[in-house]
Formats: sequence, structure tokens, C-alpha cells
Amino acid sequence: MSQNKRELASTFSPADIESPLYEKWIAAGYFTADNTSDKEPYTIVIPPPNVTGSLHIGHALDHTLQDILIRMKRMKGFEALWLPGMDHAGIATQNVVEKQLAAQGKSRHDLGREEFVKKVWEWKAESGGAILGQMRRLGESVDWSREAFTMDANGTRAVPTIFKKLYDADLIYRAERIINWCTRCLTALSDIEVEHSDVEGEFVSVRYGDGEQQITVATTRPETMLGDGAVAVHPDDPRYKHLVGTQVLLPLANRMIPIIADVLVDPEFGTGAVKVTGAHDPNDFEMATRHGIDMPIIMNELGIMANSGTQFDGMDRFDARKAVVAELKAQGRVVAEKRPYLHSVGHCSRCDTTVEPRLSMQWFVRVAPLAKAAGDAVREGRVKIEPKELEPRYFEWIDNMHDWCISRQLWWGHQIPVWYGAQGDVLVLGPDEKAPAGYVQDPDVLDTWFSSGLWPFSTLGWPEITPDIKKFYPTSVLVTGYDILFFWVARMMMMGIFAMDGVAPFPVISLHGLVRDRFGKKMSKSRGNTIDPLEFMDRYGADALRFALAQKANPGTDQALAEEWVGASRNFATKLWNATRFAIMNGANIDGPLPAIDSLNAIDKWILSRLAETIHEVDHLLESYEFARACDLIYHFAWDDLCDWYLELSKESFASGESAPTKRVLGHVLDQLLALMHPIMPFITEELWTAFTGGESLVISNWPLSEKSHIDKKSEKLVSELQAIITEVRRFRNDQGIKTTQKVPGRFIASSDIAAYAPAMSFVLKLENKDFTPSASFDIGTVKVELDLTGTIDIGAERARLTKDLATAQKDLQTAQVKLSNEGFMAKAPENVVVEIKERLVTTSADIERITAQLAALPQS
RNA sequence: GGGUGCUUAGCUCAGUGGUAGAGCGCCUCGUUUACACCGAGGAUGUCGGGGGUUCGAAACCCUCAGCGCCCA
Repeated sequence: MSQNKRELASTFSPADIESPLYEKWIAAGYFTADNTSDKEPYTIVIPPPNVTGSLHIGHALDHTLQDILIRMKRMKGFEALWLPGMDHAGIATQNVVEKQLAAQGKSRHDLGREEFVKKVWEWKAESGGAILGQMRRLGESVDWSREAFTMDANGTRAVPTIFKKLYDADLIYRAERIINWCTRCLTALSDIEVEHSDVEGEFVSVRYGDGEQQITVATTRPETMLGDGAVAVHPDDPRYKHLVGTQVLLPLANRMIPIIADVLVDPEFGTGAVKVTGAHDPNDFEMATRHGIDMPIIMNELGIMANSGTQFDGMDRFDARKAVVAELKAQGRVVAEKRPYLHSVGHCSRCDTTVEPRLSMQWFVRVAPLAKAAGDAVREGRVKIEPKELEPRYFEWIDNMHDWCISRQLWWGHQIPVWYGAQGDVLVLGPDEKAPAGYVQDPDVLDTWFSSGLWPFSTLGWPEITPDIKKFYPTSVLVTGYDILFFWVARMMMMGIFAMDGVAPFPVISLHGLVRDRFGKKMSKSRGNTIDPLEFMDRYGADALRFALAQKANPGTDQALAEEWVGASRNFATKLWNATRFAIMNGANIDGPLPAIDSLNAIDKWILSRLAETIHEVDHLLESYEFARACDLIYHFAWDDLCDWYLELSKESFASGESAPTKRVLGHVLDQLLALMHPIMPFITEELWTAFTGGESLVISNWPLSEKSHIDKKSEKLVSELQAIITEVRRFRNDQGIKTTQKVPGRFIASSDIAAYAPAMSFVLKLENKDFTPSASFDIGTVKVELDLTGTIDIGAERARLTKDLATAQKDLQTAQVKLSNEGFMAKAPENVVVEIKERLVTTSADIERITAQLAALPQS
């Protein structure tokens, strides 16, 4: 084994090591999961990025967290499967290819459906999936042999299977309903694909009818009045009671329409009377249905006025709005106008076009029973949401879900598996069934989220009960941003529980937040504050990016990111690199068993104790998806405990030559630390560890074990005393203006257990051990330090230092005294707290006495 | 309008009942044989305002103010 040890380059260069290491891992097949192994499975399916997408900073975060879990579990001996793949992203992808066609002056209709879909596949082959290469750069340990696509063979069988199953269970139906229509994409959208934002519009009050038979309605969309079927008021509204049941003249259209009473009307809002346009407003549709009111459609798919039988036909909806108001004004029917009037308007999440509510025939999923099951799974604890604080959001949404419109008037996607016969009969077919001659398939495709809802099992070969399904379903955890909790997570819950006999697709949903800019502002192209993870990887390496992201990933909360912070993580990597070089230079090794703990010095015992504690806590935190806290502990153990203290305190031992146990201990600590860090920073740890140990790979090495027997509070206390002494002496030297490099005669007068480490401390502090007459001395606790400064000390600086220490001690003393003289505290505070405060009283009193004496001993100046 | 979260050091954020923390930034000093992508030392906060519970509150409760997110 040891013949594979290597020398390390003197400087850390991520670009030199990352890509060869990834190739090595792939060639070795470490990431390929074995469905025949007897290891316990651990499965994560990657949230499939759009085939049109490239790796943005949010993916980098999401994927880093998943890789941390997968790599840790693989090291823990699980059969780890991390399944990669992409989503066909219906509208987004179709838009991309349509744009290319538009550049040639063509539309998809010029090609026809079959040709167009062929074109999209060609586009995918050439330009799709750029993200996959970028995932390799990030070091993702995904199983490429199982790479999936929502429209691959598995997806193409799973979709009609579940469609038919839902249809047969009466959970899919076709109906004429108000849906959200995008006049640019020319398709229906689900509620969730509509983004609401406040816009400045207008609020116009219009008088319908004349004389006795008149009523004023207010609207933000005057043009839709051409499609009004009624006017509605609240049944208890005394202003209009006499009009209910009568008819009123609809201006412009010159039709008589009824006045109805419905509780949906808010009498406080506007005039308390509203127009009822059943074909172009969801609330109105509800009222119109209830009262059997006509619902004329007065706009075509493009948002152009049509079939209203008025002069406005042929006008764009927004032009018509102005024209209608102008004409009403001319007729003296405009009672009031508010402009601008701020109100919420829906926009297409893909292209930002103002969404038009539109009555049309679509396919829907009846969500009530599915959503109930998905909600119950969380309510009953079968599925946990991490962090728990996000549960209310999940319930609020899933318990109030509307039926899901799943048909899209697109060509790219899973075509709806329904065929219509000449007599209007409807056939829903599974993947292996063929429609009889003469039947025509529904031209629409399914919502992209319909197929991605099947992702946790369609990718494993469902509906076949494959070895993969048996081994790897349900998956172990879902890691994703809270922003797609509704889009995707809820769909997977509903589909998974329905398809897999009640077994939810994952027992845990671990949600992280969004990556924001350095000021915590949302990133957007228009703000110009977006961050490109690829650039950061170029400049600082993949490990630095991963660590920077994981270090700030607190459950469910957004994180800010700035370039310097990635740079700081790179610095951390460099620190680790140099520490390992130093360790190797000094003969650190992992040869043979660790020396007996009792035989070790306190410094070695201490670092082993800290290692055991760190491993224990990091393990627990990672298992709880507390990535930020885990990274923080690792960072401080590696930098503070190991580099700043252990290596420094051990230098004397290395220099003296009597260091065999320390070399073995250091080797052990490094070996374990690199393993512990490997899931987070896979490249540099692999490079360092293989060079240092000569081993094959950390990817397949054992996860570190926390040795409880190494935990040694006594040594921890002793070393913390050594640290306090060293810090005080440094502070004294600093205050006295003595250079760090200057050697000074000095000695410690201390009890034997501390005196035993005088050589180590002297080495760190550059104190010379020789005969001298002290010209300065001071106390730290029970330890006296004597120094020969060969000259006068700076009394002013010394007095300032002691005065400050005295003030601190006096404040601490006072705090303790106040507590101890408080009867309530003495009576009710727990014993251990009282003891602690009493101890504090004793030590601070001693400190005050000591410092006061030192101050008094200073010569007057 | 409904739901939900936040307000702690210059910035970004940890910290769920026992002497206020981290990273970055800032100040001083330093080419010590792992590391200047570094080391040593230092400064900085009546924990948004007000009230309450408690021996004790940044933390628990009420209230006010500001900011944010989700949904309608």
C-alpha cells in the first residue's frame, strides 16, 4: 500500500487534480449502484433539471447537499444510488426550438407536428443537457449508467400507465372549465404556472340600463363586458333588493341581461354590483354555472376580440379595453374612473404574458383524494418535512388544492393517451394497447409536472417491478429547494402514494433555501446580480464552491453568497493542503495500531478527544441535514484545533526527535479528518488522502468512527490551560512590542502537569531556556511566567493591559455577586448553575487580587 | 385579504432559559524552515421599540413598528 504514497505539489491547484480524479472514479465504477448487493439501500433521485438548462447556483447548492449525503452513506456501507436525469420541460423546450424556427421565418405549423417533434429531439441531441457536463465538474457521484429523461422509454411507459390507472379510478376527467390561458404560448396553464403581480390598471364604474332600471358595476377589465351574461349583487344588499330578478340593458352589446343575487358578491367592494362574465373569469364562471347564465366567449386564442357581434371584434384585448371605455364615455355611461388602479394580475410563468382566464375543454386530475393522502402522509408522520417550520405551508397548499389542469396545447411532451372514435366514444389506453382503426388520439400533451411527478419510480423502471424498484424504492430522502414544494414535491407525493400502493416516494423531504447575492437580495438577470457557479469553479475549484455553499446551508432558509466567501473556502482548502504536506514531511503515518492512549502525552490525548467529539457531532448534524453547522465544526476543528494548536504544540516534539507516538496520532487524525470532509470536499481530500496513505480511494473508504474512549475531558482542560498561557504571553509580548521572531529568555513556574509542557510552550513562544535574571514576570491563574527582556519594559503598556483585565474581572465578579446575593436565585436556580457561579466568584476574586498586586508592583512613572 | 417567517457586531448570518458568537471586513505588528490563499494580537453589539412571565430572557407570551416570502 505504502508504495502508492506520493509527494504533494507545493501549492494547491484545483484545476490540476479535479478532472483526473473524476475520471478515475468513473473508470473505477464507484458510483454505479448494484441492485443485487445485500447492502442496505440509500437512494436519492436528483430533481431533474430542464433539458434546456445549464447549471445555475441553485443547482450547485442542491446537488452539493445531495452529494454530501450520498457520499457519506456510501462510506457508511450503504448501497448508495444517486440517480441523475433531466426533465423534458414542455413549454420551455418548445419555446427554444420555436425561437430557432422563428429566426428562419418559420413557425412550428410550417413543419407540422411530426417534423417539429423530430426537430426538438435533434435539438436535444445537439444542445440539450449542457448541465450534465457541469455536474461532472462539481464532482457529483451520480450513477450515470442510470441516467434518465422524462421522455425516455421508462417515462413513456409510466405516463400512460398512471393516466389510465387514474382515469379508471375516476380521478381524471375531461370538462369545459375556466382555465388560465396564455395567449402567446397558446396553451392552458395550471394555477401554479401563473404568477401574480400587482400592476397599474384602471377601475371603471359603468352604468348599465337607464332610468328606474339601472345599476352601476365597476370593473378592471371593461372589454369583457361584451361577454356579460348577468349582473350580480349580494342577496342581503338593501340597495339592490328590488332589482333582483329583473333585467337590465347591457350597453354596447345591446342585450338584456338578468340581475341575480349571489353570496359570492362582496357588497363592500366597489358599488356592490358586479358584472358576470362566465367565460372569462373564474368567480364569474362559478356564479354563472350556479344560476344557469349564458357564457359567451368573446375572445379568440390570441386574445383578440371575436364573436361579440360588436364593432370591437378584431381588436386586441388591450386596445379593445380603451375603445370600450371611450365609447361608454361618449354614451355618458362612465360614472367614475380610477387610474392608475393597483391590482393583482396573473402572468404566464414562462413568458410573462398576461394570462387570460378562458372557458375551454381540458383534462383535469381530481385532486381531492390524492391531496388528502399526500397531506395525511405528513400529518401521520410517515413523511417528515425538514425543517418542520415549512409544514404549515405544505398543508395550507395541499389541503386547499384545486383540480389540476393537465392538458397543454403543445406538441412537445407526452401526448395524452386518449383516443376518440367517430361516434364520440373515448378510449384511454395503456402503453401496450393500440386504438382500433379510425380512432384519433387527443392532440394535446400532458403538463410536464405530470411526468416529473412519477420521477422517483418511473426512473427505476415502473410499471415493471424491476430489481431496481425492489431494491431502491422508496427513495431515502428528497433534497430540494422550498420553491418547488408545490410544483414538484406535492405532485410526487400524490402520484407516488397512488401508484405505489400507499408507499410515499420518500420518508423525508429536506428543504433548503435559495442562493441570494451578498446583500441577501434575490438574484435576477434584470438586477444583474446573478452568480455563475462555473466561473467560481474556474477560479477557486469545485471543492471551494461546494464548501462555501454547504457552510451556509441552514435548513429551509435562504443564504447569501459572495465571491470572497468562495475565495475564503479555497483558502481553507489550501490550509488543509499545507497542513497535510507538513504532516507528511514530519513523518505522520497510519502504520500499525494507535499507541495505547494511556501512554500518550496530553496534547495527543487532547487532539484525539477533539477528533472523537467532532466526528460524533458532524455525523449527527449531517444525518439531520444541518449542513451549515456540520461545516462550521469541521472548519474550526481543522483550522483552529489541528493547525493552529496541535501542529504548533507538536513542533517541539518533532524537533526533539522523540515523536513516534505523535507521528502516529497525527496520521490518524489526518486520515479521519480527510474522510470526514470527503463528502463535502471530495477532490482535495481524495488527492491528499491517497498521497498520504497510499490507499485506493476515499470514495470507498470507511466513514470515520467516533471513538468514545478517546474523549478525555482532563486533557481538554489541561490543553485549554496551555492555550490560555500561550495567548497571555503572546499578548504580553505584543503589548511590549517584542517581535514574534525574537527569542527571549523565559521560564514557567507551574505545577508539574503544566510544567511538563514547558518545552512545547517555549517552542511556540520562542522562549529560550537558559539562566537569566527576570526583568518581567506575570501570573496566569496559578502559573507564573518570568521573562528577561534585557531592558526596561513598557510600563505604560503593561499598566493599560492590567487595568483592562482588572475591569473585566471586576465586572465578572459583580455579576456573580449579584446572582449569589439574590434570594430567588439561590432558592430556585438548579444546583449546577449555582455551583458554577460560585466557582466563578472564587476565580474572579483571585484574578482581581493577582492583577491588583501586579499593578501595585509596577514602578511609578 | 389568508398563511408564514424575519429584525443580533460595518456586511452576511448562527445561537430556543444560565457571563453575547462565527465568517468576511476593520486596526496594529510580523518574510518563525506547512501555509502571506499565512501567522500573532486587538477593536466593535442597552440582541427593532414597549410591556409581561421567570431567581434569571437574544431566546417564552402580548403588543407596536419595519422588512420579506407563499397563496388568493
